[in-house]
Amino acid sequence: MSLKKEEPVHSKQVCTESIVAVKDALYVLNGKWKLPIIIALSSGPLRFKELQRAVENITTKILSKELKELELNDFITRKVYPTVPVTVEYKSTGYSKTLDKVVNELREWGVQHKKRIFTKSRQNTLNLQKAKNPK
Amino acid sequence: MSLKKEEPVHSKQVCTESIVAVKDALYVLNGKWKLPIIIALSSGPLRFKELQRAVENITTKILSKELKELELNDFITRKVYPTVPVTVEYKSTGYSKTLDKVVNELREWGVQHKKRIFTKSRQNTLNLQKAKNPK
DNA sequence: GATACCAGTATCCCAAAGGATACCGGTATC
DNA sequence: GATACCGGTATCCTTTGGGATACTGGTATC
Repeated sequence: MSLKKEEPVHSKQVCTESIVAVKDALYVLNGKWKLPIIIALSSGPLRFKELQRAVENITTKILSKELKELELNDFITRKVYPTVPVTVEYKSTGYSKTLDKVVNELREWGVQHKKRIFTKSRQNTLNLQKAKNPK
Repeated sequence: MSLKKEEPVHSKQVCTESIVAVKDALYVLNGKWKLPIIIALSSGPLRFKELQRAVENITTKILSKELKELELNDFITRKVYPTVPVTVEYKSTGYSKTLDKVVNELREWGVQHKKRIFTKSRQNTLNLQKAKNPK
């Protein structure tokens, strides 16, 4: 009675809900930098310049902007030490840790995707060679 | 000998690798729309307008652009049927399915994040009421 | 005859993302 | 005295993402 034949695993309803939920997630995690920054801080607090070196290729302007947004969303905290010159420490909060599983899946997928791209481009190269020197 | 004290679980090396891998992933999944489109197609093939309705709030221009990129990256296939008027069917490939775990984690996180936002804003409302009518 | 559907394309526009470069004031280092 | 570090800000610029609107051609529907 509770079982119907041919009922798709992803009903239209479930699918719509997934889309909404993923949109919600992407809304706060938008752009190239949010997740890389969160990952960089996952192994311990870092200062501004350290963070910039860890994330690589991010400019001061963008890093500064992203940090503000991450702080607003409770992913990190910012603490200023009255040293001379001032030291500023960025630290990930407990809430960042709720992203661990997301990050892990994304990391694993990224690794295998790169492997796939590499294999594909190598095959193309081989095919091109074959085309140039047939038989 | 192979064990060192105070060695962080996320060594600097591991952390850098994670960042690179996640950047690779984000590079192909960029923007608001790629994942929602992939999810929409996960329950079966859809035509252009059906897809547009499923994803909600996406314009024809953007949808068209995103579909081309997704096809280039082997996430979907495009098939034209010579009906009158033409019917075009978009279908997710097996490679899309490798994103299932990523999508699931992102969906779950999105759900709990929204819940959290809701709770927080409700608390703020209550606090405001308290401030207005103390005691 | 007017309207709507289909799968887009074309055009115009705005906002946001992102990048490049310069700069600050104070310290330490060469 | 020149240079570099620190944690950014300021300014200028380009690119991309994204939105709004209009249009097509052939069919079907009102």
